[in-house]
Amino acid sequence: MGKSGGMWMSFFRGRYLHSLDAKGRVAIPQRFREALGGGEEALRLVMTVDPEGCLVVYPEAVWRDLERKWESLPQMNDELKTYLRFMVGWASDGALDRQGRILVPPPLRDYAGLEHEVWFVGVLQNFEIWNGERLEKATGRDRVQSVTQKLSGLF
Amino acid sequence: MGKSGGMWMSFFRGRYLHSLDAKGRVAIPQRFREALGGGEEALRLVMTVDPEGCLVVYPEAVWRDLERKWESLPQMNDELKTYLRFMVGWASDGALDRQGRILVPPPLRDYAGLEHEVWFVGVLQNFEIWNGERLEKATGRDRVQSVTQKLSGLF
DNA sequence: TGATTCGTGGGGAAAAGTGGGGGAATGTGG
DNA sequence: CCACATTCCCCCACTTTTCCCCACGAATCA
Repeated sequence: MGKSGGMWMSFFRGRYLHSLDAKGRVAIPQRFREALGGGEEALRLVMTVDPEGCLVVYPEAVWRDLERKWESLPQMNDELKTYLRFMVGWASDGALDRQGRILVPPPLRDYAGLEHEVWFVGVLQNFEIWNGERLEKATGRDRVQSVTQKLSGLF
Repeated sequence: MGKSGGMWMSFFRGRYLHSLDAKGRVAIPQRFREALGGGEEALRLVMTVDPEGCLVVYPEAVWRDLERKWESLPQMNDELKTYLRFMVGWASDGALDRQGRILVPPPLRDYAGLEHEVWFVGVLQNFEIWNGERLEKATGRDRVQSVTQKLSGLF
C-alpha cells in the first residue's frame, strides 16, 4: 500500500539484509511479497539451490512453468537427469506464515551456508538468498566488469 | 509547477552539490525533476549502482525498457545471471516525496560511499550520484584526456 | 523589499522486521 | 495404540525504519 497503486512492481528488484532467527525463519522483504502474489491468497513459493552457492526462490506459478518445460523435453539424457536431480531434488515448497516469513529447511540452510545474516537479492522473475561473503564474491566489481565486457554485444 | 514555460528539458545535464540528511534523504536538483517526468504525477525513478562506484538513477520508463530487454534474453546464461544480480540486485525503485527528495537505502549509500555531501551529475538519459573524491578521480583531467584520445575515431 | 522557489531539517504516525511463548500437528519408540 | 519429543505455525510485543507533514532560511526575481 502506501506505495501508490502503481502496479508496475511485477519483478523482484534490490537487495535486503534480513536475519534468520533461531527457529530458521526469515521474513521475506515486503517489496518481494508484493511481487510474489499480488492478491489476498496465501503466497506460495518454491525454494531450491543454485550452483553458485545460494538459494533461489520462485513464485509457485513460475516454478510450475519450469516443471512443465522440463517434463516436456524430448529425451531424457544423463545431463538432464543430473540437472533435475539437482534442481528438483533440492526443491522445497511452502507458504509464508502470517508474519510474512518462510522456514528454510536445514539442508538448504547448510547448502547455502546461511547463518544469522542473509541477503535477499531480486533478479526479475525470482529472487535469491545469499550468505554475505559469497554474495560479495559473486558480485564483486572485478567480476562484473569482466562479465559486462562479454555481454556488451547483447545490448 | 513553476516554470512550465513551454518546452521540456529532455536530458539530464550538469552537476549539483546537495546534502544527504541524517535520515538518508537527498533532494533531487530541480532541473532534474523537470527532466524526470513531465507532468504532475508522482515522479518515479529507479536507482542502482555502477561498477565505477557511484549510483545511477533512471526515470521509471527508461528502466522498464532495460528490464524488458534483459528479460527477453536466454536466462540460463551464467554471465547474464551475474550481470542481473548486479544491476537488478542493487536496484531500488521509489518516488519523490513532496519536497522532491528520495530516500537512498542504506546498502546503496554504503556501496557508493556517500556521506553528507553528494554530487549529482547529469549524463543525458540518466544521472549519477557520487561521493566527491570518487567523482574527482573518475573525471580527472588526465583520465579524461587519455580517454578522449581513444574515442577520437568515433566523432 | 516583499513574494516565490528551492534546499534542508525534524516530529510523529505507520509500517516493516525481529524475537519469543505456547498450542497444534507430526513422527518416533515403546 | 499410547506417551513423548520434535517441528511447525499461530499470536503478541518490541524496535527500527520509512514516509508523510510542516516549518525555517537562503537565494532569486520582480
